[in-house]
Amino acid sequence: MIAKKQENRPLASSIHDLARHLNISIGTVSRALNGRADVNADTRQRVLDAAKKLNYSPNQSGRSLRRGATHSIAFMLQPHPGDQQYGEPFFIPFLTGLQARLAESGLDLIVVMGAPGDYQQERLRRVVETRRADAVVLAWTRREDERIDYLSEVGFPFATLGRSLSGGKSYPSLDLDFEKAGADAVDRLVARGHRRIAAIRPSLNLNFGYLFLDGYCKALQRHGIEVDPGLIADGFINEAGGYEVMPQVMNSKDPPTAVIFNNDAMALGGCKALAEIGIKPGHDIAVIVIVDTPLCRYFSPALTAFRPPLEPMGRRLAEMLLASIPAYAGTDGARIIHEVWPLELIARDSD
Amino acid sequence: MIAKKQENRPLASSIHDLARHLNISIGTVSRALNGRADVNADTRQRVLDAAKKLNYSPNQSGRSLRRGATHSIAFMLQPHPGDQQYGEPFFIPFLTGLQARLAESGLDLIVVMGAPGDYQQERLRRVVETRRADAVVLAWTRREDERIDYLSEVGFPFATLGRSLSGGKSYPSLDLDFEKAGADAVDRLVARGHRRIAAIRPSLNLNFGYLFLDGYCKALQRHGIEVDPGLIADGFINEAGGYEVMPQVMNSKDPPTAVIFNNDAMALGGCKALAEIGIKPGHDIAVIVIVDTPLCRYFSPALTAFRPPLEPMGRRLAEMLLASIPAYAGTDGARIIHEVWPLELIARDSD
DNA sequence: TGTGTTCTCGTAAACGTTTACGGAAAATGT
DNA sequence: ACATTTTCCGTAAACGTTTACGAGAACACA
Repeated sequence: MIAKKQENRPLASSIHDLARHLNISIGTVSRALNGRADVNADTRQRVLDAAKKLNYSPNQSGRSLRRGATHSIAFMLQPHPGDQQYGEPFFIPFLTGLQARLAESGLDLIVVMGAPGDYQQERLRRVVETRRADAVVLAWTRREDERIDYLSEVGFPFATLGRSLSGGKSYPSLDLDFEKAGADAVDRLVARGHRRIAAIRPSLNLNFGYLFLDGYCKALQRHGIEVDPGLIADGFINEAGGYEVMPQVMNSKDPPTAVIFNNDAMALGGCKALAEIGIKPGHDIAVIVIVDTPLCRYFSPALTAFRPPLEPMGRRLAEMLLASIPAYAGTDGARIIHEVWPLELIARDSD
Repeated sequence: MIAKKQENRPLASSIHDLARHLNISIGTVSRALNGRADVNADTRQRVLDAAKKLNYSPNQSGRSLRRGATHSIAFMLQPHPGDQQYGEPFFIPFLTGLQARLAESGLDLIVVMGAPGDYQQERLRRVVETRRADAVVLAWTRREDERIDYLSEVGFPFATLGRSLSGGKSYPSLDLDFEKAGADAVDRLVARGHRRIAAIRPSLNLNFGYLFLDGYCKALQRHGIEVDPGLIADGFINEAGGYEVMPQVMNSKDPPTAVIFNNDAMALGGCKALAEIGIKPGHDIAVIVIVDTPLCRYFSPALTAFRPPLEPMGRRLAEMLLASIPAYAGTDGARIIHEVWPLELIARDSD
């Protein structure tokens, strides 16, 4: 009954309003606004002034329709499966960087969320087919990733946070150096006298789990330590998963004196399981986690972890995505860039 | 050089393709697709089949342009000021609920991020004026909120997470009962023998800070305890703010034996300051925080806190927003709903 | 003066939809 | 058989842009 006032004032004026106000044609107004050459410097100025005065800003739908581009980029955010109450703090700083860079180029960021757990394939199709965005950004890439297959098959522009075996090298990607982090963690633990080092990583076929394990195994072998399958375990990528899988390696005949977690949530669950059998991280066992979150810092004991520069990564991936799209790239055409960034170790009390 | 394949296959077919394929007019196709009455049941079926076969989905820009509605809702997400590395886990489950409900009505959720710290007024104008969304959702409402003033002045539909003095009762809002939480915290502490209870809340004029303080003061008076201004302090809403402001109340001539924090990040900073002067939460001083996050649970000692049902809140606010917009509400017209939800106390080890 | 060039602008079509309008065909009523 | 209603569908305009095309005016050059 109340909210009828939508129409009480024209929120935005159209290009027609400007034309009428200035007594010129809409074509000229559009050209002036878009900075084309074939318009008199004086009339351009008058158009610009009128636009400011009448508070004009172009209708995105009209523009998108005509140009065939939406001027927005979609990020597919998938909430942590199994964690209803509190989700994924990881991506916020990344998104901050992403949107900051996109905004500089006049692009909007659309965050498309899926229900926790579903693999967002349909949602992705919807974004692509309804032309909601000009490109998408994917995260949490799988080793074989059907989203990547789909996008490269239909030729829709995209970039990924994380590598994948799918889709070849045809799209920009930015990833962290999980191999090196895995190796560094092993090096550090070995230097501190550990020989029995467990590795706990997420199931599903999240690609970073493989990369991490590679680095872990290679480093072990470099130190002349045999890889013991009994010390490697996969679990669901949340606290419960870490809790369930921890006993598995602790019950091996020759238990580990150190453990590397490939995920913070799993580390928390693992530590809970350890506490229940009276084993204290940083005292009875060394713990390192590969991707740091605030949780690691505030946990007791504070967990030694590798920290990613998330905000710069967001900026950079946006940059790379833009460079890969001909319409957005400068005159130099499209470039496909791949980068792998190092992780920085933050030494704390758990190892 | 590569990424030229954008055009190798028409990603989506238009309504014209369907019409040509079926040898009927586009008008009929559109009517069939939109479920209008004046189309033969048989032809409708043929249109639907063809749509599925040709993988048709409507172009959003065209539809928006014609209908004057974008079918998307914008959420203005403002990263926590001062916290670059890790942002705002608080909103993720809220967003999950929000988007889930919107998706049920066929609406998209656009998350618009601002740079940390800026008050997003321009960004809001841009969203409104370029017609990127049909409505917006605001969070972290201020006591007097210029965003709300702006939106209600121009008559743009919106809803808020949190109350405000601005804008009257003309928009839907969903808030937590911070007054009751403040009072409950005091009751609990008094029952445990405390009489000197400090309150630390964010500066800026975030409205929940006022509500909390109201509840705190009233409860104190109810117990016959005089409110001591020396035990109340405002700080910047992040860890550093809590760290800086904590000594202020501890140095009062009659220091507190308990402290209530109105924000988790500030609580963390406050506890750090306490640790540095050898005071241990849960042992030497009681600590309660009003809004729980995962950080409270993993902190040592685990912090007693009030937990909001964020995901249901997101769903509900979406529902309320939809009901307030005539175009989306059912036949019953627009209703403006206001709700205040209780916070649940999670007793842990810090009090 | 005549010809060619450059500036500037108006006209109109197009992007993909939705929908008001009217008309032909079919169904119904007398 | 005729009048009336109903059913179904095509036509065309509209939403707000952008842009190809062409035309008129001004200018330069011989």
